[in-house]
Amino acid sequence: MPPPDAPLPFDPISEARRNWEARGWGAVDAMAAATSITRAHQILLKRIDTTLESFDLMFSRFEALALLSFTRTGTMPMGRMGERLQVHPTSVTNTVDRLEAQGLVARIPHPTDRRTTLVEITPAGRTRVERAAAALGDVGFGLDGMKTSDLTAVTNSLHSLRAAAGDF
Amino acid sequence: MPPPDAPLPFDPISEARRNWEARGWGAVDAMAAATSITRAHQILLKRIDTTLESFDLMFSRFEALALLSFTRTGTMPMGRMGERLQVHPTSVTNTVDRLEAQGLVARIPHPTDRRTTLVEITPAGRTRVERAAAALGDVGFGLDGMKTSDLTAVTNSLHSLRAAAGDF
DNA sequence: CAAGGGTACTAGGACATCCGACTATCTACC
DNA sequence: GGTAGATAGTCGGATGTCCTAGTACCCTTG
Repeated sequence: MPPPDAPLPFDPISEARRNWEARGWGAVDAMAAATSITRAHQILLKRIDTTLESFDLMFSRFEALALLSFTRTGTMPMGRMGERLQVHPTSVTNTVDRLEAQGLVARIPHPTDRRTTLVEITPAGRTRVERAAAALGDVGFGLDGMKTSDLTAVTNSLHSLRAAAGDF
Repeated sequence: MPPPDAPLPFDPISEARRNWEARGWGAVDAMAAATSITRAHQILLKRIDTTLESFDLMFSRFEALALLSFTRTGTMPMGRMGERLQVHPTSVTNTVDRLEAQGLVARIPHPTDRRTTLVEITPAGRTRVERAAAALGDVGFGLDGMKTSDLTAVTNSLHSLRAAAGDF
């Protein structure tokens, strides 16, 4: 049974909402929003990763590479990367391990703090991220099905969630 | 180094937007929306899973259990679960394996089609999902930081994405 | 009624994420 | 100074998701 491609004859989230209400399970609007976000994330990630496939990257590694490319020195401490990308330190270790194996970044020692490891983007990394970014732009980040007004609505609405979560 | 809790002095997504524009990387609005969705999903999932921790569940297993509890017979074929939950068939296998090991569901043979495996929610499963749902409702599905208007805005805006993706 | 194509599930492997624990190093304070 | 506490990164393990391939079974078709 390959990935189910046939569309359902109904919206599964609307259906979930009905069932939820029938059970009196509360927080129905939040449930619908949470489920929508979960599904949107899944759709997006799949499209993005498919686009990045030809560059031997996945979204997380692309993000790390892009972040490094934005720095003036082309370097950043591991921990700082985790803060910016908002992922766990061990995820950074994993991501950098793979990027390093691909020759797209290199670990270099910090000049004064021997605890710290700096990650430096290589020339190959720069080329790769540049091309991958262009490809992502071409497919509108997998969000082609949405109007610009919907894009900004989503971004703005989620701003408060991120703020409430203490992101910034 | 525990999970970084200290908020950043700026919004990392706004920062990414600036960098993106400076590079002329295009699809800036889509990038911001995609990144917002990714981060929102991460925040949500963590809160939800934390809430479900005391029930020995994670979101994916909770969803499967809830889906089964909504059926009249308390059973559903594996493949149908995958369609409804919109996950890959192998993910269903994994989820059902764990739920079965926990005694919350049982695999039973399909009465006429021997290819098909029916999953049946057990009494323990019903009790568990009922309590877990109440707990999730109490914490507003991890979306407490959002106004109702924002919740519906997100759900409505993502509706078109899901439709365009062929979900329904 | 036998063969071929389609359907249902599972096995094995790749990624990514998190958590807890451990090592190495820096820093502050007595 | 020397020791305790904080900080940086990694290791091992658990979850979850996807993909490809393989097995078992159903069903249509000649």
